[in-house]
Amino acid sequence: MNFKRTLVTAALPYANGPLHIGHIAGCYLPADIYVRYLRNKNEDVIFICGSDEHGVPITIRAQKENITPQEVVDKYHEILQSSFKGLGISFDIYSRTTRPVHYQTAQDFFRKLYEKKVFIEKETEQFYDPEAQQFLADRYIIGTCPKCGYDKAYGDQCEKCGSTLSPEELINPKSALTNATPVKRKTKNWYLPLDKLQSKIAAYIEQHKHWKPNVYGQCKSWLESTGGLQPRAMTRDLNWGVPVPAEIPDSNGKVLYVWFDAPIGYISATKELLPDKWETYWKSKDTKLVHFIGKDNIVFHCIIFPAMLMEHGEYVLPHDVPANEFLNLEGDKISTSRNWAVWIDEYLKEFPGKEDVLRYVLCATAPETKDNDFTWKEFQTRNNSELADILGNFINRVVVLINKFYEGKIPPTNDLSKQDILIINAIAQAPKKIGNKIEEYKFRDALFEFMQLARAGNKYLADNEPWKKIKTHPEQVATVLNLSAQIAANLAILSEPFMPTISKKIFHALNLSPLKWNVAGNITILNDGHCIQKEPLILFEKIEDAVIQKQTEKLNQNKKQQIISVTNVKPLKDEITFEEFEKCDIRIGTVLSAEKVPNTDKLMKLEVDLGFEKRTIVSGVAHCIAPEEMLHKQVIVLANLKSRKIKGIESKGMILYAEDSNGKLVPVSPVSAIPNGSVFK
RNA sequence: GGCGGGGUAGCUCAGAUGGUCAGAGCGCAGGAUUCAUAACCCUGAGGUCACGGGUUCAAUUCCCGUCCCCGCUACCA
Repeated sequence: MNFKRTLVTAALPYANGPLHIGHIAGCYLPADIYVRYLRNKNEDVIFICGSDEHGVPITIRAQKENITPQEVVDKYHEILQSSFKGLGISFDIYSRTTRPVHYQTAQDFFRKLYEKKVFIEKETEQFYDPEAQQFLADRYIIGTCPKCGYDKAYGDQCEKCGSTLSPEELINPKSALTNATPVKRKTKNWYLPLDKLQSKIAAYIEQHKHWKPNVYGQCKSWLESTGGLQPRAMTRDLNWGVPVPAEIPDSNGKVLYVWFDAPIGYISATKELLPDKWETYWKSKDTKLVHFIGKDNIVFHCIIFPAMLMEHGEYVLPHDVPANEFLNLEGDKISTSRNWAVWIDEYLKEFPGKEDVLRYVLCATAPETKDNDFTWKEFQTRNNSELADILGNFINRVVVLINKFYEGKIPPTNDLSKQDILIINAIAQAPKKIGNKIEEYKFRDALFEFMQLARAGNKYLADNEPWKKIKTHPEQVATVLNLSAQIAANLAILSEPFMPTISKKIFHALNLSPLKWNVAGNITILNDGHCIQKEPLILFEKIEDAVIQKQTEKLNQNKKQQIISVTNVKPLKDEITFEEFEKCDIRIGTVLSAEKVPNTDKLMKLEVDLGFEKRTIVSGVAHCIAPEEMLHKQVIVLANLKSRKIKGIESKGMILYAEDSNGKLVPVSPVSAIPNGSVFK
């Protein structure tokens, strides 16, 4: 199929928190590179995004912060928008799902499906808060977890043990709104009968075997899961969201399910952007619709949204859904609640003018085929030894050499050597190589190909040594520096999708106004005698260790704070006297050996040197710490505790550990080494 | 538990319908050089391609099993 235009969407970020590097690497940066490339080629493309502002988590946040849901989304919409802008994510429109145009579009969509009798109506029993007079989302029901006994588990999940729950399972459920005991009440909702649509959806998926393995595999998994697709409610009993159209009977108090309304946000944003032309993009068969998302959104974009579009009947279906995997941070999952993240708004403040460095690093480490890890150390290395040493240095060399030997004027080329021809070929092929990779959504490879041209430039200079030959072979040097300058001009064009600000800077150094992709590949971009800027250009500054250290410290600080704040502090025990404390004989010892006690989960047998004697002590820590980790550590031992047989082993004393609210144990050690047997006082 | 993705050099990742498929970048070591942001350029070390079976003339690549990591399992990219 020959497409005439491309409609690119990036997942609507949820407006209850700021953006972090994971969002960018997973979805927005690849989308932006793709779009910038197409624009650069003068293709017809629009880039759509906006804030997703409905759904239960926003109402919960509002309640927590004691503000209205609208105030929550206003606040985060602002933050999201400015973070995107700061990073140069070039949406044609960044809308939001609380706008009237969206309400109308989403309702029209629903109405159409309703009128076409696509939905099935189903009555179910839901928990209802009689005091607040409203139905309760699973999250709004709190009770005791049947699995771990935690008394503040939510209706959908227990945050302590991580189990997935349903509200029915909770012991002694209460409403989070009023603390009333919820009652079951019947309610009617509209369901999308995915079961009936299964074969249609399967046929659609089968037409898209070219999707990335993770995406295609995930879809197959859904389709082939036991029982196949299930009907899914498209409405909710809630007061925050797009109301179900009022003329539909029993619609009172019901809103559209966020995952029904959010993807329609793509359509309404397009409408807002192009009130007269939006249908060309959404309703022509020759539109290529591409959704950039993270892997957690695959099912919605590959199954549910296409099903909605199919049943509606007027819209194009997604052509590709290049979903990325997840980005980790310093070896750990990025987590908003644990504050384990690099926040974009903070980055932009702390690294002013370095938005392209982050773009480069996130593109180079994007989790395209599997989860990947972002580390500050790598950020530094990529900046220093790739951007600064290879790209920045090359541009700088060219500018300096041309100023030094030719007063800043591009010298003419003369007879071409073999090497000249090779580099000309490299230049000619670069746009195609990079472009092909971008079109295949292989952005890491595309970026690598881009850097290859800068590498080739450095090598070309090193091999030809113009600084030496200027005296002996001036005509050769003229050719070399002309071609080197042409490489720089090509780099200016080719860098634009990845690093738009840097691209502008290179153009400026060469005294060129920005040029389009179709000019790239040429060696006649800069005319003979063209004047470039006089002052040498430092494109990238090196990033010092101290800067990186500050960032990692900040992260660890967050982690520590989080640990402290998350801990449910146990109530203080009754007061004791000093004399009572003195009864405890607490000593320092060193672990000589440690091994797991066979056939137990938790028990570890340790040999501890207390200075005056060696003891065998059994600790219940094997589920938290590996025996090797205990080896040779100094520990604190309650030495005069009555001995006790545990699993047939005589345990003499007790090693002291700190325990957090999750039951994780951490051994406690003296801050600096001290002889074994030392006493506590 | 079910399903999906992945386990390849110190690190981050490519790769193949089975036979030059054992690769790149970074890091490291040595060399060369000075136009350049102590940069660039050259050379080199390093991996029984998670583990165990099987199919085959041949498997890291196909099949089966095991282990480990990640995700989804119905509202955090």
